[in-house]
Amino acid sequence: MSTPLESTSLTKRLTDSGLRPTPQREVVFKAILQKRNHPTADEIFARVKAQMPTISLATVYNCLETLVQCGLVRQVNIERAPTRYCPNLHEHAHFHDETTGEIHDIDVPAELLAKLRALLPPGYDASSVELSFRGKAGPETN
Amino acid sequence: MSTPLESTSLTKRLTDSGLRPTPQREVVFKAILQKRNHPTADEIFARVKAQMPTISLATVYNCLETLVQCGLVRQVNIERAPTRYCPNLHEHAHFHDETTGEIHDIDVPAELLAKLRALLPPGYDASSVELSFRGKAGPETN
DNA sequence: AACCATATTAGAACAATTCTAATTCCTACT
DNA sequence: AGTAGGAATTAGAATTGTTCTAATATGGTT
Repeated sequence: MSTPLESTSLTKRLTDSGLRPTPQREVVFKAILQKRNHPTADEIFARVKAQMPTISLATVYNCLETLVQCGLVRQVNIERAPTRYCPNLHEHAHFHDETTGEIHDIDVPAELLAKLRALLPPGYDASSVELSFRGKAGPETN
Repeated sequence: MSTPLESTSLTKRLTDSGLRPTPQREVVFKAILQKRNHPTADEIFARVKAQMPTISLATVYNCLETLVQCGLVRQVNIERAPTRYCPNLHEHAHFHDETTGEIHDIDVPAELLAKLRALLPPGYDASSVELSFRGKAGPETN
C-alpha cells in the first residue's frame, strides 16, 4: 500500500529514462493529477508544500521538467521567449524553427480556420486563434 | 516628401483612435515594417535607436502596445502569463477564457490535426502543434 | 501664446524562471 | 550492509522580459 498504481507507473517511466524516482518527483506528479486543471508552477508548489514543506520552488521546476521529458505531463505555454511582433496582419500560423530560433509564417486557408473555430462548444466566442508549430525546417534553402 | 504613404496611414489610424501621431510611434512602426520577420521589443529598440538615440525601451513597449491596439501590428506570443502544465496527454487545444482567466481543454479530431500539419511546406517537420483560442466562454454554467 | 491631457523618459520594481554552489540522497558495487 | 559517486535537492542570487512610477516634455486646441 505504500506503492499505489500511479507511483509504480511513474517509477517505471523514470527508471526507463535513466532517471531516479524521488519522493519530490512523485509528490509533484500527484499534485498535477490531483485536479484536472492547468496549474502554474507556483500553484503546484503551493499544493506540494502542504505535504512536503521542505520542498523548494527550484525543485518543483526541476521535477516538472523531468515529467515533461518523460511525457507524463504537457507544457501548455512553452513559449517563454520574448513576445514577438509581426506586421503580417492577415490570419496565419507560425512555425518556430528549433534549430535557428526563427519564426516563419504559414498561411492558413480561411476554410480551415472556420473548421477550427467550429470546434468550440456553443457559447464560446473566440476573439483570436493562435496556431503554432514547433520543429525543424527542412534543409532546403531559399 | 516628408509624409510618405506609410506615415499618413499610420497618422490616420492613430487620430481615428484618438491617439497622437508622435515621431516615436512612427519610427517604431517603420522599424517593424523594415524587415518582414518577427522582431522582439528589444530588437525593435535596437533598430530604432539608430535613428532616434534618445528613445527609451519603455517607449518602444508603449508604442508597440498602441500599434497593436490600432490593429497595425500583431503580437505573436501574447501569453505572458506563467507556463501551465496539464496532465491531459492526448492532443487537444486550449481555450483561454478572458473573463475568468481559466483554461479549458478543447478536443481536436485527429483528422483535423492532420490537415493542420499538412499546411507545412515540404521539409518542415513539426514536433508539436499548439492551437489556442482566446475569448469569452458562454454564460452556460456546468 | 497658454492650457491640459497625453506621451516620453530613466530608472526602479516585478514576476517567472534559471543558475550556482553546497548539501543530501539514491543506486550499484563490493 | 557499507560505501563511492553521480544525480537530485536546496536556498538564494541572478537573469530576463516587461511594467510601473513620477517627473518632464510635447502636441493640438482654444
